Amino acid sequence: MPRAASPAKPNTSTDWLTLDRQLCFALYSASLAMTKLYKPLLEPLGLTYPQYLVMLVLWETDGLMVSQVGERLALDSGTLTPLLKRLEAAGLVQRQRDSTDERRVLLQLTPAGHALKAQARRVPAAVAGATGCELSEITSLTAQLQGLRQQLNQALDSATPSPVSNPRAG
Amino acid sequence: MPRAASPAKPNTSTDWLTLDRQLCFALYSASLAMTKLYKPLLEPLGLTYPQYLVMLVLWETDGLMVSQVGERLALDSGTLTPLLKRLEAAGLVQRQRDSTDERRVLLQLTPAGHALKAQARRVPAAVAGATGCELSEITSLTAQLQGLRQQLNQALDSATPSPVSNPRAG
DNA sequence: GTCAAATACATTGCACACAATTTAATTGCT
DNA sequence: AGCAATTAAATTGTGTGCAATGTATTTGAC
Repeated sequence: MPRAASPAKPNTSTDWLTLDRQLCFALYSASLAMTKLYKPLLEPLGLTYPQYLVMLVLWETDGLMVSQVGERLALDSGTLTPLLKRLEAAGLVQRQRDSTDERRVLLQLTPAGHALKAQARRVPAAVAGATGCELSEITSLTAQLQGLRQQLNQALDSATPSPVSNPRAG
Repeated sequence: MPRAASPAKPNTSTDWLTLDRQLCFALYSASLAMTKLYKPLLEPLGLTYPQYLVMLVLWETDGLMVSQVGERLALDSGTLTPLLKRLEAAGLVQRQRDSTDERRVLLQLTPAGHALKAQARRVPAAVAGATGCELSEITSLTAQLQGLRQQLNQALDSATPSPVSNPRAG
């Protein structure tokens, strides 16, 4: 399994086009490493990492629409539709059209889906242990990253304004 | 489009299986948001985000082997081989077998590949602006994430020891 | 020198991500 | 009621990520 080489010596030059100066790469590689850490922890549950995120959402609030899960995770139907079909095939989730609005697909945990939560309870502690961080550090870093995500989403919103967000545009 | 769900209220319960308490999800979603931010910035350069990372490596050190780029980015040949073929097809990189060791494929920037660096110089500042962070905050967060990545890689190493790393094992 | 092990890369198969498009259902305006 | 605009999912196509396997080359123990 490939491993990112250690960061080079502190770079104080004026060249900003270096890998180790990029916040984006630090994020990207830490996120991929995190996913690899989860893999053996989720394998006994029969879940991939994105599937685990969907289950986290449904364990918090059952009966959501596909688009509501997508909002929560910032994933679109192109990603979620096949993923949810796999969760359904695994017997963890039931997908059915909302009879009051046939456009919607409602997601309900099956008994097996509910039961899996008990198996998942040991996962967060195992991950926390692997980070080698105090709980307070994890909480702090999580909050920083949530703030960064909000900032980035704001920048993305202003770069791609919604069609009705500008009252002067027709 | 439905509005993005607000981050949940600070959770002080004992249930750790909630999305907003997961460092992994904060990382994951911030990383995906970052990739989306880069997309319009890299489109004029004709690069995807992972392709940009490969170019950053080669702009720093030209003439590397595929496996050296893989080490630096923590990506394997299954990811890099097709990606590098696309960079070659785009005329940015040349791939050729090392005549002194025919197993190796050496990567050389073409003149167009070198020239693209000039176009890329404006990218980091645009990204920094979108984060809404001071440079010092970006540097600090980057360092924290590099540290986290190292911790995670250490945990992954000890979970999957190399066949020769443990002298007691057969 | 020989041949098993290791190395470097390529290939295959699966699962995301996401843009763009399509389909079906509902809403809103008149 | 009629019909365009909107909404919710699904579909299609491209590009990653990565495990597992395959292939060619080189190294190393003997």
